[in-house]
Amino acid sequence: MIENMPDTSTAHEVLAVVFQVRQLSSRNPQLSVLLWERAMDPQRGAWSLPGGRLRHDEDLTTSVRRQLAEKVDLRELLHLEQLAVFSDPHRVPGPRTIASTFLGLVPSPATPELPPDTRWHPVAELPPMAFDHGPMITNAHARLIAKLSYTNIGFALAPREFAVSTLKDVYDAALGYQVDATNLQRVLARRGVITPTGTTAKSGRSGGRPAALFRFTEARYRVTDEFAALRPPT
Amino acid sequence: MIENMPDTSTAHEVLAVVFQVRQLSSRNPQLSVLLWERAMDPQRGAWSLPGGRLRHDEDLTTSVRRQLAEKVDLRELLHLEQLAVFSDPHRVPGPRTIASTFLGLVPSPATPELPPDTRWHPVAELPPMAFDHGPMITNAHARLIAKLSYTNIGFALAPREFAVSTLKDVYDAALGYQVDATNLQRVLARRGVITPTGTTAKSGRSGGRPAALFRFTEARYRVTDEFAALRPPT
DNA sequence: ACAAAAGTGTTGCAGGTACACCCATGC
DNA sequence: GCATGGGTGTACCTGCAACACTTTTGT
Repeated sequence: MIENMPDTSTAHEVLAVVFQVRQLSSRNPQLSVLLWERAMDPQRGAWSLPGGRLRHDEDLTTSVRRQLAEKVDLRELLHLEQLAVFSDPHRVPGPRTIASTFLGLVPSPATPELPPDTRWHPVAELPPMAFDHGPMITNAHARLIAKLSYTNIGFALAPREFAVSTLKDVYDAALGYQVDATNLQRVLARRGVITPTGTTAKSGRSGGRPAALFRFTEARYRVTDEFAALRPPT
Repeated sequence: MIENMPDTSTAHEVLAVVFQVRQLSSRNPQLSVLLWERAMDPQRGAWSLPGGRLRHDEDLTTSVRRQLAEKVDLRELLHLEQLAVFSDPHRVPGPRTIASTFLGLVPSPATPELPPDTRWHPVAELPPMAFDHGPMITNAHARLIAKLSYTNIGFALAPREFAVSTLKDVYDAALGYQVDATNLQRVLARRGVITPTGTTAKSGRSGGRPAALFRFTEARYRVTDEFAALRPPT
């Protein structure tokens, strides 16, 4: 039995995939992820997810929030949820480190101050990624896409008040394909996910009917469309 | 800065919520979970999920498989997936231990040999549970219910060949409510999840038309019904 | 008036539920 | 024959997609 052999230390880190839909220079808004550039080896110059060592007196969620607040001064997270654990013994050089990943969402107009080595990158054009951070982003993106269709998670990406066309831009960017604004409105309204505020926006530079403004009914994550099939009897 | 203070050791354990639909004494089949009774303090007499310490040279999935095989002699797992991590610093007494939980599924007729301290318990009537293992089961059950409706995950609970009425019993037990056998057949057939074998079962003791036999088309986990709404354009 | 943007109405389809009805077997 | 369990057909309902059409604004 070698069960009781001394545990060569196993560290535990948390890593956050933080998304925001961001407008870059004139192009369409892009789903972007927060990354920082490594200044030292290993993998100097590659880009990393924010995060770090778990302290012995905090749980994972507390740790993510702390690290994002400390290192990136990011506090407007409207959604944070656990994703997969990456546990390959050789996923990083040096002492063994298990990584718990998180999905974080920041609403659209907020633009927190960032340290100089930190930047938002469109997920469609990622820079060279450190270690296994690339697959982590892929995983988080897939989860986001899935949840946009059966939960109200959009509230964490959209502005507090918005025209339907603005919301469409957010969904387009996050999903990676175009949704029909008409149907988006109806689907979300039918489910009670969005509510009209009663007010309207001013019409744009080139005319057009002024848009009614909406907001998400609830500012908390909720599953709105639980069963695709095999529903419980009514 | 106390960042570099020596890391008071943090252990990492894996815990498996293993489900099987089991027929107990004459009642309807019940969704059951595999538990072992603690013979020593802490929490002596309470029931625990199978699992244990992660070794420094294995990843989480390998660890779960090893521990289930070693301690419980359980090798017929047809499905195994990662669930949530439980990381409260005080979730167990003694040195801090982070728990990664897994969902495991065993098909219906298989009845592996079990050590004497280990037993299947219906999830509807759980015994006193150790630590935070109760919520872990709740979490796993919720995940199972959700995935039964939009994936082919039933293959990991059902017999290799079965009549639709048998499959209905499995789904009833796992979901916790009655599904209509007619519609279950149609939903799964339309999606190509089940295929008729061509053979039929013998009719029961009290007569009745003999049932056609089916099997799951694929013996691998697959999402069959990804989007509830906001589908990508065809 | 005309273009642009927003909003409404309508049609069609896909998938699911409920339930009545028909079929094959044991007794 | 009849009871029992299995299978099929059908009618209905809900929710979503697609797209034409109407409304309201700026110029």
